[in-house]
Amino acid sequence: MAFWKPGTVGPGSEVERSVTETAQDLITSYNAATASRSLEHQRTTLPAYQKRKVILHRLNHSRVLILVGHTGSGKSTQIPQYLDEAGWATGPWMIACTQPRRIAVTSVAQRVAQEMRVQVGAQVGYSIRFDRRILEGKTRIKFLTDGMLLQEAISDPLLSRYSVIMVDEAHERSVNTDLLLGLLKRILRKRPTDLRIIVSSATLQSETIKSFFADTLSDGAGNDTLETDPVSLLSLEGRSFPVEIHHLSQPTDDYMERAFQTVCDIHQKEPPGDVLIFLTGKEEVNRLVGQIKDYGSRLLHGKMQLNAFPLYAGLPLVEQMDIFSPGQAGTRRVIVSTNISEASVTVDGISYVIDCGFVKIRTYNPDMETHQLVTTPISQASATQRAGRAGRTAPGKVYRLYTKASYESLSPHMVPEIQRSDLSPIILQLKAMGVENIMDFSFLSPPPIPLVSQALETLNALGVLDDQGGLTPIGEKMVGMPLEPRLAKMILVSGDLGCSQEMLSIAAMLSVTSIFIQPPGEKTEASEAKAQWAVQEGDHLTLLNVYNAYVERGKSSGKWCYRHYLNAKSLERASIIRSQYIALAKKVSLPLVSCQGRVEPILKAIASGYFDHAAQMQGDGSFKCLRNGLTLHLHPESVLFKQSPTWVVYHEVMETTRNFMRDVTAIEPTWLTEVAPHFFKKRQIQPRPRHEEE
DNA sequence: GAGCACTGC
Repeated sequence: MAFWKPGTVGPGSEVERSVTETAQDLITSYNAATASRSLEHQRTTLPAYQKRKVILHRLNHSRVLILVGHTGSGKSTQIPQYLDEAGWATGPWMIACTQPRRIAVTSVAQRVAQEMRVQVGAQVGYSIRFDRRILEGKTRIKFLTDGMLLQEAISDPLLSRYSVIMVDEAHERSVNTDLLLGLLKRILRKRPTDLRIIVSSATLQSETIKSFFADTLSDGAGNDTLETDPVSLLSLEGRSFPVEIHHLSQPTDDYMERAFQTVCDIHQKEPPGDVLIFLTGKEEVNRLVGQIKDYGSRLLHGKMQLNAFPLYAGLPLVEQMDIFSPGQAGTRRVIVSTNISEASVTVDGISYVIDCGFVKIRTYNPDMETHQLVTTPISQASATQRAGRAGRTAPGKVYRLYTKASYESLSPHMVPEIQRSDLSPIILQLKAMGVENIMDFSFLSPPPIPLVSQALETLNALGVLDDQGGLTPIGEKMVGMPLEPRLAKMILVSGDLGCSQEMLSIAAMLSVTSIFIQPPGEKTEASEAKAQWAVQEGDHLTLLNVYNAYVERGKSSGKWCYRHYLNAKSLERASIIRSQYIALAKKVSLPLVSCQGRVEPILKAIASGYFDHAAQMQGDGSFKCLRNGLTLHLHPESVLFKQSPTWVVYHEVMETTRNFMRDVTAIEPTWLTEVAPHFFKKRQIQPRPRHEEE
């Protein structure tokens, strides 16, 4: 393996245009096409239409309206139109409607524009990262991700352009939705008369949200212009079909086997209709798809045939699209999916759902400072949501691979994301929005204290927060950047080290997933291809190497990427993200300089961001974390896996079968004390003893 | 020698 030098490129020549269509675009146009019939009729038959007057009336008397609306009620598309028709967007005012996901923002905006017979970007617009279709002064209804509205709050803390803000899908409890609700509660106190909030949520969460808002609004703070109930709750019926629920009579210890048996039973005994199966991960999905295909191939001709499709986020686009193309007549389709089908992707025409009852969730352990990916039982809310996938277009059936008693013992909801995340970026974001002390912020579900204190410690160690918890000069520059604090730190110091161009590329590459692709059956070729990019310094410089080669290719060689087992889509996204970082870097006057192939400045910049993620190799080939003494291992996907670096820094630790360091760079230990003397002086480079191992 | 659910700025 060679050392890094600029322009280290793998072999390859021709330049091809990259594919610009994404699966999301295709799904959006697919939905738009099926939805174009008799718009007016569809609008007036939606459950939301029956409640139009009530909704508008309530909004005149309550500052917060909580809508319990099930799928198919038409709330996301209709309510913004009712508000517009009722005059909530006259003069300078706008109506905002937030969604947790980009795809929902663009498809709902398209649908509403179509119903209003206007162009997207005119009276109806949307705003998501890297794509903004808003006409200032003309756009009245604006759809946006909740993350995007949070960004707007940095420059406009009172969100003063909006008369009504509707937060959709609040029951999903994403970090951004939770932050937004807390922020809106604060804004309501400062805008007592001219702001209305609509929160749409599923049943059980709605009471929590109601009391969350009620306790501020009933304390007499400027609520005299409105009558009686400052927080109002309204239920909208959905328009879905009944779903028959089956539980196991005895618990199973092998849901994979039961899932397979259930598919076979359905195929033999039930009338035509497609099947959706929920499993926990890619590996399980592929295994079951194989089994079902195998079974399907042995079916007699003349009988109904069976075909199986995998569905998970990392699936190549072409294969994901297979699911959305119409199936063959006389064939039952079985979609074997991860949790992506629970809320993110909707597959139409499902009559049977098989639910294994588990989900993989990512959690953060503040004591070890590690991330874990753990398989846990789902919540009752998730079980209901999964079941509902069978009743979207016709009555359906759900087969739960657990007992009725197990269902009843499930917790009503998942632990919200904010209670199991690394809070250090979140604290910075709150600072950007003017929340000085995180303990003063009103959280719908407050994060546990250990998470808060660990995040504050980390930010203090990074030199972002001073000992009083205030922003340092470097912290001021970091605030508002959509970057993890460690990455922001290494970018900011790279200006002085003379390698900001390189660090911006590395940070952009770390912000996207799956740069290297591994098609099934081409494992050897893929790892050989990756080895050609590998450099001895480690994964960060390898990523830089790939990015530079991609730029030299003119950024648009789909075929070239494919031949080198690189993900063209991810590289394209990295390049867009990099230009955003450059714009942000200019705002804080960061000098944009290149180190012209010198490697030491880059490595020192990396060390400055990750110094608290340093580890030393032990005699047995494992590593010991300098900060907390935890035993760590190089991930086999790291380019350093077969090397023997003595000292490394890492991006993060992911605990699966062991504690694996992901994205690792070899360093000189002397750099650590050089870039962070305060940190190592305080700790005297003594690993903190861990009681568990003693 | 592993094998990562999902989303967002």
